[in-house]
Amino acid sequence: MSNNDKNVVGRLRKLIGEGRYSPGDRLGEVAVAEQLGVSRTPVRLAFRTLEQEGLLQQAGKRGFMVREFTQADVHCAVEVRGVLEGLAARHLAEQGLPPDVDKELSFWIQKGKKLIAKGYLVESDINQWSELNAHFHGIIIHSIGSGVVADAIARNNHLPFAAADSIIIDSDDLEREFKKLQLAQFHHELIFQSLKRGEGARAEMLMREHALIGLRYPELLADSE
Amino acid sequence: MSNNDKNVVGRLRKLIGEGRYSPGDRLGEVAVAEQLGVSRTPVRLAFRTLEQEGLLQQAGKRGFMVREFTQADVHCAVEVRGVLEGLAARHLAEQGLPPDVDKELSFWIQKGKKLIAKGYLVESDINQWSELNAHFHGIIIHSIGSGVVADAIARNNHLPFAAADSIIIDSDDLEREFKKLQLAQFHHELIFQSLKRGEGARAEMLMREHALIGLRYPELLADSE
DNA sequence: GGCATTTAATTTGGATCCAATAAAGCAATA
DNA sequence: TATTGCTTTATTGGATCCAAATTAAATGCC
Repeated sequence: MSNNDKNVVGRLRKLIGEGRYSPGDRLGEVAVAEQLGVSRTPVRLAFRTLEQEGLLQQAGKRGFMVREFTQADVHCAVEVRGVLEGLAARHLAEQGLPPDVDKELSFWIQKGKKLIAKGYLVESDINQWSELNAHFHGIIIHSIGSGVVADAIARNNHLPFAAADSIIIDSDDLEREFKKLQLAQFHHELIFQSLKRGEGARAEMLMREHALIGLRYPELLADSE
Repeated sequence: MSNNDKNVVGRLRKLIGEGRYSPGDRLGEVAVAEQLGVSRTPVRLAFRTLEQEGLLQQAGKRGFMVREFTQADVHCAVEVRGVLEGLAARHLAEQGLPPDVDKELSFWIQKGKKLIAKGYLVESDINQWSELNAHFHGIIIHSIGSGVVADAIARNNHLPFAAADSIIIDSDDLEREFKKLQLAQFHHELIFQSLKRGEGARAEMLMREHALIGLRYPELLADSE
């Protein structure tokens, strides 16, 4: 909530995400507090937040440890995002796309179209895609009447590998990444089309499939070379 | 984590659930601490947990307030549980029902069958149903390879109206409740059947429909009298 | 009399202190 | 030598203190 507090949570999240603390590592309050240069109090608060987020778990009867994630966990987290974003998309399609939402989505679709149009990818495109992708997904999940779904997605996204922009991993092989983004962009356009036409079931299924793009597509795209 | 800490979270959850603190109420740390007879520290820790759970939200730049939930929020929370439990059911069907899980589910199905068999409901049946229902759902979501889905469901269930056993509301009209539980039991049996047969899509859809039982069924059951 | 600026009070965040509890180490006995 | 019980140590939880920040109030100026 305060700057420092949020920073402690954020910094720990980053450190865990970077693998600075390995899974199974016991995190002592004093040790972490010293490493971060703060007192125990903000660390204790942060630990509770991170426990709720699922990054830490109780280590026996005392203290916390970095949670270990299996490949199955990664897969499930991506699918969880898929069904939740699918739910949001279906709702939006069923209740009808408001004009302003239509306009906003259209804007980011166009941005994506331009990005892909030139037929290849440069380093700086990655951030641009990340931005437009976040906007596209964010608009959809925030345009339904309730924040509950968006909250559930946000909580799931705390798992670093589950977030929507974890599509981009391999910034070395920009050629394969281009194919992936080309498909992702087309997914966006299909979803947008179904939203406009009120095709709830189709929007849901497309969104669910779209979530798998970082998970199931790389092998196929590699084969097709 | 500690007794007292957990108690503070639990007690606050209960107080909020009971409407003891109204939506929009600002919760001051000192005030709550005095009311609960503890110091500010455990209250501060609890606030962070409850914020993550979605029961509290930041009030301006200072403090927390009880979050307000609209009817749309309630509906969405139930649907979120539906899609998540549906995901779990599909996974379980797709990966095949292990013998021990089959046995356990069968046991609780039988319990439900007996409960319904006598054709009416008595007060004490409610707790029994609550128990077997919790077991049935718990087994399914914990039998897939990963805890991520179960965690997401657990977090969603922190919203008091979203939990799976919020089916029972009206313990006065036991007749209508009986009809509801009769249907719920049949849902369970259908889901069990589809799980055993590996019918993933069907299991998923049945589970999603099953989640709506507390939401969409009462009006129809009232009409059919 | 209204608005703005400064001041006071309330509240939260961070640090530290003390107590309770769990883990680890050590010793003694079987 | 192994196991059990006790003592010591480390770590966490709760309370309190102090500082910082935000909100409310009051006073002064236009």
